Amino acid sequence: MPRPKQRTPALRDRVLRAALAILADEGAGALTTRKVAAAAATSIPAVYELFGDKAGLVREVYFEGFRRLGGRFDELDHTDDPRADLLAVIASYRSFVRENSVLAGVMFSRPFADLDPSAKELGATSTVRKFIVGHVRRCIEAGVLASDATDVAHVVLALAQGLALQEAAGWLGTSKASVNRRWMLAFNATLDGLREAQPDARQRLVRSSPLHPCAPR
Amino acid sequence: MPRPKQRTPALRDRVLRAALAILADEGAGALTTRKVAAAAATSIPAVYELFGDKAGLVREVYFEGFRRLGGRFDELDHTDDPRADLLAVIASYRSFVRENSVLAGVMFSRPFADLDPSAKELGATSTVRKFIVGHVRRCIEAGVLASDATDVAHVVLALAQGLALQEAAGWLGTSKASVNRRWMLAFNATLDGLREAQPDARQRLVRSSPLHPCAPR
DNA sequence: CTTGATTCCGAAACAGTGTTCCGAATAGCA
DNA sequence: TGCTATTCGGAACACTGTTTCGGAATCAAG
Repeated sequence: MPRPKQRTPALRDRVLRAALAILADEGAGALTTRKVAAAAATSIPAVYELFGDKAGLVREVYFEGFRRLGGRFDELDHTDDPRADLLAVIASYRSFVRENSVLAGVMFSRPFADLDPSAKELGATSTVRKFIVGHVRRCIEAGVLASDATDVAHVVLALAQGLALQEAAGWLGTSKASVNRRWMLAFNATLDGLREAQPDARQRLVRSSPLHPCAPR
Repeated sequence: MPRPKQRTPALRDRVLRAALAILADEGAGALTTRKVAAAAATSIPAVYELFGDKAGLVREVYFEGFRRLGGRFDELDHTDDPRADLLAVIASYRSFVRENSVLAGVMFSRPFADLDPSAKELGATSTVRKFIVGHVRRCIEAGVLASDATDVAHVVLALAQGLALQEAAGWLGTSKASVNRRWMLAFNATLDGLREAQPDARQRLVRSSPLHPCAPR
């Protein structure tokens, strides 16, 4: 029987797409090499030829996830309100996590113990971080936020990640209203608190609480 | 040969302890039933007799993690500064995550796809949440924070979780100074922002950004 | 068109998991 | 002392990741 397609053109994409589909449809536990190969209408060794390893496949899924998230960010358009734009980015992040929950798990809370993120993997996340840093910088230039842009961006991203994690785990409550209320409360409070530069942050903290280097165990 | 110990007294504890040790020493990927049984100096079926399932074993590890975290919280003593006390709780949480990183991963970012948290599992986390709610309530009564205590507690916990996740992933930077700076910045800003009740949170957000029910995909 | 080398896929084989079955040894009780 | 019930141990299954090898399809040359 004739080979259905060409030699090795879009096979890699087909396998990657199949892996993402299985991940989204059946969860992380169902992502086996056999299933991926079957879904991509190819064989197991082909997967190994293309990705070397299952960890390699997962790594590519990881990259693809950040590409897709970055693609969503690029679709957002700017207005003249930097704070609203920043919140729109957060909302986009939130909806991405909601709609691709398993993929987000791979990206942010590594359900695969065999994925050992190296510098290269961390680099993939830098575009997302840089995007947020850019929006934060706009806010700072507009006087809506203060302090260092990178620091603030990390805080914002951490808050978004933590909230997304809690939402996915069902810890933020069952009703949509309470979940939304807590998202709003969190970002409004944090952005309000960041309106002015933290004046004596180091002093205040060292004085008032042990959030410094290594608290005694 | 005589059996070394009694029949079934501390065997369950021994197995659980062995699982925790393997988890801490060799990572989540090394937590196999065979290894646990060998480390506990028992047999594989004994593990299944005691926990029914590997998921059951992991679930007990999960519970034990929250028990230990709660134990740390109980060791903290109150001062007359509610805000400092709340920050001390956060610092304790942070050090717990740092010192038990793999266990924290099991508790908060489920690396085990086969652990399907039901209401019972969620209940185990409620003591931790209630503890934080209590501290937040003290802050509210002292006028240091405003708004609803439960809402604020969720925000605080989400922020702590997000920061811990980013710290564990190495996203907060490599130098201790920058990591600490970002923790301090985050909590100072958020707590400052929560000093007064968010006056028109709903209105402001609905007006200024799409952080509400379901943003269009 | 035939033929050959090359490249790739497919089935089967290995090691290591989670899980279970059955025999055997032990503890408690009469 | 003997019985019984319970629990532990070794060995067996099904399924995973991973590799190896044989064969088929592809392209180029004669």
